[in-house]
Amino acid sequence: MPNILIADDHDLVRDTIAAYLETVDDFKVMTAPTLQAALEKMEGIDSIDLLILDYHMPGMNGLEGLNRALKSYPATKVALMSGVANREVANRAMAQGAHGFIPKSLTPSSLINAIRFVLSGERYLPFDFAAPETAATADNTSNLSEREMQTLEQLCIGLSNKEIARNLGIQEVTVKLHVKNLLAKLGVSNRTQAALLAKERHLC
Amino acid sequence: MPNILIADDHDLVRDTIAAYLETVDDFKVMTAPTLQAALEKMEGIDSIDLLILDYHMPGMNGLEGLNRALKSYPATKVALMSGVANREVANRAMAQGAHGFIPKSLTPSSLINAIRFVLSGERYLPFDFAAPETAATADNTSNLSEREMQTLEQLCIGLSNKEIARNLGIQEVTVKLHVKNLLAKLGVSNRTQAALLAKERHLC
DNA sequence: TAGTTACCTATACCATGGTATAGGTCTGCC
DNA sequence: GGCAGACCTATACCATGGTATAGGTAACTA
Repeated sequence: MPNILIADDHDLVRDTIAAYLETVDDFKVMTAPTLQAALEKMEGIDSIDLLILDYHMPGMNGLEGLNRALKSYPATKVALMSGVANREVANRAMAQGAHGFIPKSLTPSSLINAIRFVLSGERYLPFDFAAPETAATADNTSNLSEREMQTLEQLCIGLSNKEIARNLGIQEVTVKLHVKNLLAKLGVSNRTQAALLAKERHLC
Repeated sequence: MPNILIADDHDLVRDTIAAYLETVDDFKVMTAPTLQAALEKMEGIDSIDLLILDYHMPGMNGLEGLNRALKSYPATKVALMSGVANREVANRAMAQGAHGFIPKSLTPSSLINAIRFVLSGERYLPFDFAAPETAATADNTSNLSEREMQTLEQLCIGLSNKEIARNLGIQEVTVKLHVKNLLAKLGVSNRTQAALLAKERHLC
């Protein structure tokens, strides 16, 4: 009987989901209203199989809370749940190691599926979020021009614009241009994120 | 009979090593004087099992050449060889995916061992380089103070100093201090490299 | 008590990174 | 010919990142 801990600050949402899960399937469900409370609860019970975190909830601080949870309890699957989060958040969460992403628009039966999926060791990202991601993300790779790809490759070694310019035999300004365009195409906001993303997707 | 390609611009070094390898063990050895030449040679023969690259050699451009080789021929093991490279280079090479690091101070019999090691699928880093690395690198992890670790974790998500400051509830200047200290302790020169290194070592 | 270490802050400086605008070359295409 | 897209460069501006120096607090230790 899998143990699930749901953390969400909306009592209604949290408790109805919990109740639903308990009636429909053989889940043992606990709840917490904040990230803090969830983590504290986990200290006592170390047999939580799945932790579901609301994206908007005291203590989450964007994806930082997710990260904390993942780090603190490596044996526990952690899924992010959100009503408003867009594709980018979903994908960044997955890239950071989340085991699942649960939009609140999911139907209850799909939720059950998702949870079973995650508990079985798979990672779950709904098609609606995954598919456009492929169009806006994997596509991103091919969107990159040749020079931008070369620039990205060097970014991935942690080189500075100046070094990249030297290596490619062009001016530093030009590198800056490539970097700027490449950041936009990848949908990230600085070179470190670009490097991380590229590593994640084995682009270098 | 494993195929080995040695690329080094010093004819003497290259050819004597090649000859030695051929007499001592059942290696088929080819040679090239530059990275360019090596990569061209590999196009023709796609059955090279091990590519040994001299760190100082036309076309290498630091570790960029290593990266190019690794990327171009994912099926081929690539080892970096160097007479002068220090621990940091060795470890950065390994972190970038090199299958082995061969200091020229290695004894010929150790070289054979190293090559066999790499060919068998292991990754080879001589103890002299690995041990101090543990003292200066894995140790690095524990060298980090708590705040520095927290800062590093956020660096790994690609956050800016300002964001990190907000998340930790401290001033941006303080974050800069932590970042600066942490870069020094990790032996890297900017935040992107720090993030990459941390990811590599699963520190976040 | 004095010394040490981690931590936080301040001020200041310079290097690097990222944005904006504009204009040039070259290639391929209608 | 005219158009579009990839590429390169220039100038300039502002934000961010990294370094240096100095000083303050708290906790632990010889």
